[in-house]
Amino acid sequence: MSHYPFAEIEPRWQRYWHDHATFRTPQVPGRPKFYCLDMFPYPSGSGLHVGHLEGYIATDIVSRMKRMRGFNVLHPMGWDAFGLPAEQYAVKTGIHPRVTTAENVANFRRQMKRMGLSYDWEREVDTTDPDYYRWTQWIFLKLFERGLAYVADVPVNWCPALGTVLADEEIIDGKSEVGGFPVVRRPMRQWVLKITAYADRLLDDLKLVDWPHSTWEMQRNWIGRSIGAEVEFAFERPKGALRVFTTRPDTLFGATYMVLAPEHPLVDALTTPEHREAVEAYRAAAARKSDLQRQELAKEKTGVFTGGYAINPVNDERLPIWIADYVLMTYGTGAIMAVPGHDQRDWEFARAFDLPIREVVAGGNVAEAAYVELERGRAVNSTTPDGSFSIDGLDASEAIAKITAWLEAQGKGRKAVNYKLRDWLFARQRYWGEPFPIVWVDGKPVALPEEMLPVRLPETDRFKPEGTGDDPRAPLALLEDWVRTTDPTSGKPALRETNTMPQWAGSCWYYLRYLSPRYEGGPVDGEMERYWMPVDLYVGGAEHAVLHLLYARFWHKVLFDIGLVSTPEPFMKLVHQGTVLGEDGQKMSKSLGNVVNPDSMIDQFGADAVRLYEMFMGPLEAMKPWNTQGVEGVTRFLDRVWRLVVGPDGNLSRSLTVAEPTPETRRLLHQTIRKVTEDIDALRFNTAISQLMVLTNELTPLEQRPRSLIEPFVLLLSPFAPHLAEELWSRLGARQSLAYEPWPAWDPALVLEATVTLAVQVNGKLRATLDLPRGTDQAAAEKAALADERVRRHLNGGQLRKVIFVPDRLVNLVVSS
RNA sequence: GCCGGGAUGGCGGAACGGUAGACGCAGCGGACUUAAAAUCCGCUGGGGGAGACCCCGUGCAGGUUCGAGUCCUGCUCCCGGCACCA
Repeated sequence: MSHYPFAEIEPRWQRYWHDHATFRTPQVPGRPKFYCLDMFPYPSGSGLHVGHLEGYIATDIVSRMKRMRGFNVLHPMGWDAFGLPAEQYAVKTGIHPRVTTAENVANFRRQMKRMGLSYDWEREVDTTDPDYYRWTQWIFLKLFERGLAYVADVPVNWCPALGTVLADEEIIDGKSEVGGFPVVRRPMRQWVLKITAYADRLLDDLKLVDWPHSTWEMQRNWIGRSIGAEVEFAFERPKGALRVFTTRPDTLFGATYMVLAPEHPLVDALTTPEHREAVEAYRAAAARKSDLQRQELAKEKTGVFTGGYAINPVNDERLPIWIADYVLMTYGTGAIMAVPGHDQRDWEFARAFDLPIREVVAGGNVAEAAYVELERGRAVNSTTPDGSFSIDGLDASEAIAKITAWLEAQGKGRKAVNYKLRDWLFARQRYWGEPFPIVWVDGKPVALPEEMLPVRLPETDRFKPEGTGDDPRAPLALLEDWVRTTDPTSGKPALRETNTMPQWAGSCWYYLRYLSPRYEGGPVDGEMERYWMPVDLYVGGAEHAVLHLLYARFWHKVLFDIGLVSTPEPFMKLVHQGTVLGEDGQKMSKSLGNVVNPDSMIDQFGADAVRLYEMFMGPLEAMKPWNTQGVEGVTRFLDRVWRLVVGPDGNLSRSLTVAEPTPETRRLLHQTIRKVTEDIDALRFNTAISQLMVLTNELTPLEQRPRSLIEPFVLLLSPFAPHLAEELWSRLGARQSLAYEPWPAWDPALVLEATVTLAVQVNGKLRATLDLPRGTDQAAAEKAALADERVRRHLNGGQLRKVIFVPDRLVNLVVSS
């Protein structure tokens, strides 16, 4: 192998960039800004892998090009460094998470610098730095002040193996996302953030952002807004009313029974003595089931009759009240009206327990299946007994509007909105997280004053939660000297909150800290915020589609409401890089032994080749397999580029000339400038690189290589292969980095070919191609086509019926045989 | 089950409704070399033909169009997400 000397060039230019602070964020007045953000990583012990790098290289290319096009570019990096792995490692080895984290961060930073990523390292942030989490705590206080952070006894997902609670989103198929341990539901006193108060805005403001359709849709579904009505069903014994939520109030006449969630508070009161035993048994069984078991058993509908009855407000029918675990306490009112004719689940339940099924929307056959079509179908059997009110004959939307208004007039119901989104469980029984700036005084949580921030994480060597599931004790709870304190406001004895914040906390606002990383007056300097926000391009993994991206939007909106930020949304354009698979086409994993290590790739081929290959593999957003031979391929390309400029003796190539290029070569250069520029803007890096290869293939055989071609070519290559480009640029005579050289411009007049190849079709099939001058008109093109013998053969003497002419592209001769 | 995305040579992938397979990998042939590596040149979707050329071809079945990988309808399979949310 005789490759160009990347092992010597790359470290040298990395040192140059560092020594000259080349990528310190410029804020030149009069220039447009561009905030180009990567999702910052959790610095794991295994180091950076090629999947992370795909996104980082993409944003680096965009950042480098934007700088050359005169933008003030902000391109920062940092560390989402609180998290469970370092803590679990500490439990095992006794090594403090701070030590492990510092080592891992150093390794990540080294790997990033080695890739030639052009971050402004002076803005690096670390969520575990007290100067950073001071402001995470400050934002929490704002949430607390506004009633958006509260303590509640809520059923939580308790993971005995991890000794902590988990958010719904951290559970996959009933097991913990981290470690795959079983999770059970149990009530516990917890900090909760009221994200539901922002549900409407989180949903509605999605229209302000340019995001991948799938992510956009996932957030919509996660928020899950449904509009319907709340209806009251009175019951006699004891006297009272049951409220239910339904999206189909038009089917109210079809209700044949009611169902409460087993945990519903009215179950006790409604159960008659003869049913009490069965009801209690069912409730006890439901309480014991984990979510996973409930899901697994979901196929079979189960439930028991309580003995109670409620009155249907539209027709005064007595409806039996059941309890069943297919009704969830956590959604709506925890109770439903069952309309088996028009709801799949109710239909199954009615079938299982032999309850009546009544058709109130015509169009299907309710004896065979629930008829749930909303679009078609007309209401039937939907008139009050006294005939005073009816929705018969109406379609669903009319019927819903009419009956909702009627219920409201009768005082029996009202329009209502419900969300799938739940409040965010915001506490973990862990050590390695942000402490809450809260003390407990007389059993009530009290905010510490802002001046006391940060509340520092106390030192310890006991990282493991202790106690039992009934009395869990977080690691901080074991530090009695730290826990016992005094409330600075009242002077009373106080106990510190011993939970810590979940990992998502720090990542909810890190993009703001980069704007003024050392600012002492608040999380962010307002002037900087107004200049740089919003983020123009945000690249990161699709696995954060609903977690990080929803939580960050929520915090951002709260910060917007308190006037700290000026934009309603933080991230304007979002792109997810695709997964990089192993060479075997499988997901990379240690157990399969197919993990590609970036360091060894750089050792073999250089950082520029790795950068280029990762972008050349395929579209940024696509999942694609790694192929080390492909890296060799792009290395050959870079070798050819090297030889365009550097001769065999290591000096500037003698083929370089100041002579004018041929018109054809100049045209190819301008076509390349256009394609590379447009492709980078559209994040189509693979086709941009392919065009650079085309130009190289054209230049390689030339004996005289005009500098007027080579110099812009080097600039076009520089965002992709910055070390090589800097080296060639300097050898071509430059005294300083090309990082701020003006990006080449193309001349539209020079892009066009003088001669075009016209496709000639007969009845839509290609029969010949003709080289004609650009702009040839239809008459001339037709004449040339008809003169071609290949064409005439296929005309076969038939009648010419029609000619389709697309200027400079094709002629299609339509003939009848 | 529902929602979103996808399917193009041996492989990764290109193609404003207008010459399918750019570019790269792998493979084959040639030049250079004592030889090999590296480099350079050429070929490389399938079938037929000595050749000029011809036929077939973008997951499957239809449709729209002068013309469909691209648009429409109905399927199959793969990937991601959600999953009793009333």
